[in-house]
Amino acid sequence: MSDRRRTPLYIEVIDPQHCTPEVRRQILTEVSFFSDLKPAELEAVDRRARSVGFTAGDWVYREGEPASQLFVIATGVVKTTRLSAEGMHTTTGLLGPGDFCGVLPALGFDAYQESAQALSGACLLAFGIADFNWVLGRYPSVSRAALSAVSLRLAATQDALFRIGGTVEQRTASVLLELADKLGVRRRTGVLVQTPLSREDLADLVGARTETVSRLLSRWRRQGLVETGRRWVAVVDPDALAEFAV
Amino acid sequence: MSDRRRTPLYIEVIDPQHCTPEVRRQILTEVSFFSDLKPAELEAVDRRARSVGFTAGDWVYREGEPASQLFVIATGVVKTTRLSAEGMHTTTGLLGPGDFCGVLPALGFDAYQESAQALSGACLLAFGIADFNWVLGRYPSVSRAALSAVSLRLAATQDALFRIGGTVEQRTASVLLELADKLGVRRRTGVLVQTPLSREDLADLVGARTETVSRLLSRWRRQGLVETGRRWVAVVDPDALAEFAV
DNA sequence: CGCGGGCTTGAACGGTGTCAATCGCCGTGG
DNA sequence: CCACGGCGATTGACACCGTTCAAGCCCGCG
Repeated sequence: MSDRRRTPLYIEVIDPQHCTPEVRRQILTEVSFFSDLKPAELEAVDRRARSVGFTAGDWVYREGEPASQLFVIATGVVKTTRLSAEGMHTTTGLLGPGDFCGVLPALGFDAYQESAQALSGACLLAFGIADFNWVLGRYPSVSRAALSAVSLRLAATQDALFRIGGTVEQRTASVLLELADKLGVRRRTGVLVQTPLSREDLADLVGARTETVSRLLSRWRRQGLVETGRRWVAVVDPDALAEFAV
Repeated sequence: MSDRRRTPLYIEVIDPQHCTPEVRRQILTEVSFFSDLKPAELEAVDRRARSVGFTAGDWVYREGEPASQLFVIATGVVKTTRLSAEGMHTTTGLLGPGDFCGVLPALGFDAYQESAQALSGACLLAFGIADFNWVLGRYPSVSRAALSAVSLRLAATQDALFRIGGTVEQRTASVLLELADKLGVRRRTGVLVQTPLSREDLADLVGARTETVSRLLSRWRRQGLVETGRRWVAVVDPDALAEFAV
């Protein structure tokens, strides 16, 4: 057990400069709705963006603020949340490199429909609304691709919606597997979710209380399915979890 | 009480012809993503569509079928559902005149991501995928507008998602009010939801069991908030319901 | 008039939320 | 380097909402 005496996470300090021109270019090619652009066009797009750095816990924007920017995640992880009745956060998405957030899902509104918060240190590319419209007008393929991208997001949200029909156990298993897939790194035993993640964060993600999630993880830990610690989780037996995940 | 001896619903028989050219034209102007088009352009769009009639209970398309058409609802109400683990339906949306469904929310997939079923008699306009792509290519404004439209749908789905956090009472109140708004007709007492709607249908809509919904409606009926019968519901006191609806 | 499907109601069970107490890791300051 | 303080995690007890299983009822149709 000496393995997990201390946090096994890499605590990287991301500074804005860390988003080098090479990284920016690379990321842009991974964004689905720029995928049809030629290198020269990508370069033109790149010039319209500026990069912004965030440290874990920073808010990228908040629900209700005037929507003015489209963000593309270059490095790090960002979660989007919505406030329900009593300051209660509900997580609506978990975004990694190549994913987007901001005005695009909020088209047709003049304010952001959700808040976005950096889970880890992160570097984002930001497009002003005018700049992005310029891109949309100039490269029609981007419009179509953006349409698919938002549709994918829609499908993912519908997935989440009908998963709620299931138990906390099922949802937690799904979320853990998704986390391991999106930002897991292999360790000697299992896959570590490479981002600080408290029980409360996890609870928000699955739509449950921290106590419930804690109990569940304790059981799974005893059964050898996961390893956990203060603000971190690792998936040891993905297959067993997949059994639960509907 | 002699009021509700028998079904108070109009059992209209919608025939496809009922979707007259005038209705079609009118509806197209109400579809958000055609709103920027000039009359002549709308006409061109109209010629690409064909109208299809459905009676209550008919499936417009089913989850998993190859996605080939975009539908715009001209008259009537359509619900979209997804199958979960055990044949369990989860309703993901409730669509009225001017709303759309079909390939658009499924862009980036080659099969429908959901099933669509007519709740009442309904007339839909159908665009083949090639026809709609033609429209997208010819009128760039449609692409942008479609982007907003899908975004709106996304927001609505996220709404539904975080409403689930609440109780069955809250969700049922919301759904009843939405139903009354979308397809209610005024009666001497209250607003009748003009479509055959069993307790089971309602239960699917709110994500609960028929027994639970039945109990709830019984209570509300005793309190004078609603009137109900075999396969129908009427909202008597919308304000009181709104109190519950978060 | 009788049957059947939909509706209602009852009772028991179980998963989760809630409240509350305790433990233990980790960063801080002496 | 060690003691301390605080926050996050854990665990228990309990209440409650909603499901589940099981009867029985009633409307509306043949």
